[in-house]
Amino acid sequence: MATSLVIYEDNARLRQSMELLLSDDSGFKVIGAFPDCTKVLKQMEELLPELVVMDIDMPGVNGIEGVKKIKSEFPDIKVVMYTVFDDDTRIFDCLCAGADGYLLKNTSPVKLIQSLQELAEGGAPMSPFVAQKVFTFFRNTKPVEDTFNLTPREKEILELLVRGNSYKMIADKSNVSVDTVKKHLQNIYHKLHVNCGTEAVAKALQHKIIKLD
Amino acid sequence: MATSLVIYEDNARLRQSMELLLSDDSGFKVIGAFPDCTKVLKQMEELLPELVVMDIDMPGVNGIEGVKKIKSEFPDIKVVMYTVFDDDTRIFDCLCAGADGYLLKNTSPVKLIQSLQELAEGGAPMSPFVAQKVFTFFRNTKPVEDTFNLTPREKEILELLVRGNSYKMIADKSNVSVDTVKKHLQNIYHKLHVNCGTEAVAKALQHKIIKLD
DNA sequence: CTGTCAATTACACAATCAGGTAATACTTTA
DNA sequence: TAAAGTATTACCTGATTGTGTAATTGACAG
Repeated sequence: MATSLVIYEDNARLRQSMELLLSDDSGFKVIGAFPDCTKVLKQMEELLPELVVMDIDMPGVNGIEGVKKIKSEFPDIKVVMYTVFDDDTRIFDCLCAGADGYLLKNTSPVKLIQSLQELAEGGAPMSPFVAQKVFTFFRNTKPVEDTFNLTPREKEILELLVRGNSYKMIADKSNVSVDTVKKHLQNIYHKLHVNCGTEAVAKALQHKIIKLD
Repeated sequence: MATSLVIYEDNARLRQSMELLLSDDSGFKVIGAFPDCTKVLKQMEELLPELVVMDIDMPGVNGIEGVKKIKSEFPDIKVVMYTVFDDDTRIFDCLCAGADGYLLKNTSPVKLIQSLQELAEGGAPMSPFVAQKVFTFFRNTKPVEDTFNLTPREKEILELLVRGNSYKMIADKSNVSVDTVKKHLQNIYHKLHVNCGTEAVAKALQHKIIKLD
């Protein structure tokens, strides 16, 4: 039995060629194809497809919002993104929104069909480039970050700064004078190659020298 | 020219059959095969392979430690895990350790070769089941989009602050007076429930109101 | 059409921050 | 033992930041 499928794609020509591609003996049956997500929930309710192929850039309600809506109401419908966008932000937004796969539009028709099969079988197809991004993401979550040669004391002071303390408050909590704090921060700023507190905080968090939770 | 490759696998039979599989016309050349990672760095230094296939469960130094060592010294060597383990902990530990791919041992020989090719081309091959785990991971770590009701203009100003600009610099870049910037930041501080710039930066980054990259 | 909200500017005052310079003391390392 | 690095304090000066109050404009919603 063919796997039922709905397409969201604002480019009419592409939408039609996809319908064509997936109408042969591909094992799929396109039961709906729409140019945007404005009525996505209503459409899902009526059609109840097994799979959804979702573009991102669409007028009105875009694909990221679309997948959020689908997943919140119909978590069992598998949604794969199909888009030209390969930037970190969009990729990770889609993953967080609940997408089950992420394919770039340079995917060959054969690969596309393979990927949809994989999706139907419970897999999570993604283009190699996307997979790479995902792996890189993890690599960066636990890197033994270079500490910029901050001394333990300096880290302590920096953490207090990051947590929103003024020089005076840091001095109190560290049991030293405000001038000492000032000196430490001056050294810290040099080591981080910044020249004010806000920059230091940004850098400390960005490079995970200090972790907040 | 064949892609050079080293195998770490403690099961002698499997190790040999892999060598066999990858010695034909597969486009690969096995230049080393070892039962554990105890001398991994020395071996990498001598052989300098393009790819490494790494088992996890090995006596002495295991595969996770192995990939960490390789990646810290030779970040350009591509390492793919090849294991029976499909539990979250091991998968994510390997990703964080810097693995470039994660294949389960139920992968067919054909798929294995395909995956190694993908790896050599800079991709990040993983078994469908692993891909699924990864996607699920993101779904569960959905960041709560709390924008604290900042207006677009306020976000703009805040971003400039996060990027280390002083009031004066922000004023220039936004084409407004310093006083306006001051006023905006005052409003921003109230909305974020903070009372100084460093705190605002910390909060903005922590809550991903502003993203740096 | 009227009120609310965003964006804007201005001024004044107090607090805080950042830079430079200098000195002391205590470890650790060469 | 001497040199290097860390931690500490102090003082001075100018720049920056944060708060309060007040007023104007334009846009948008009811």
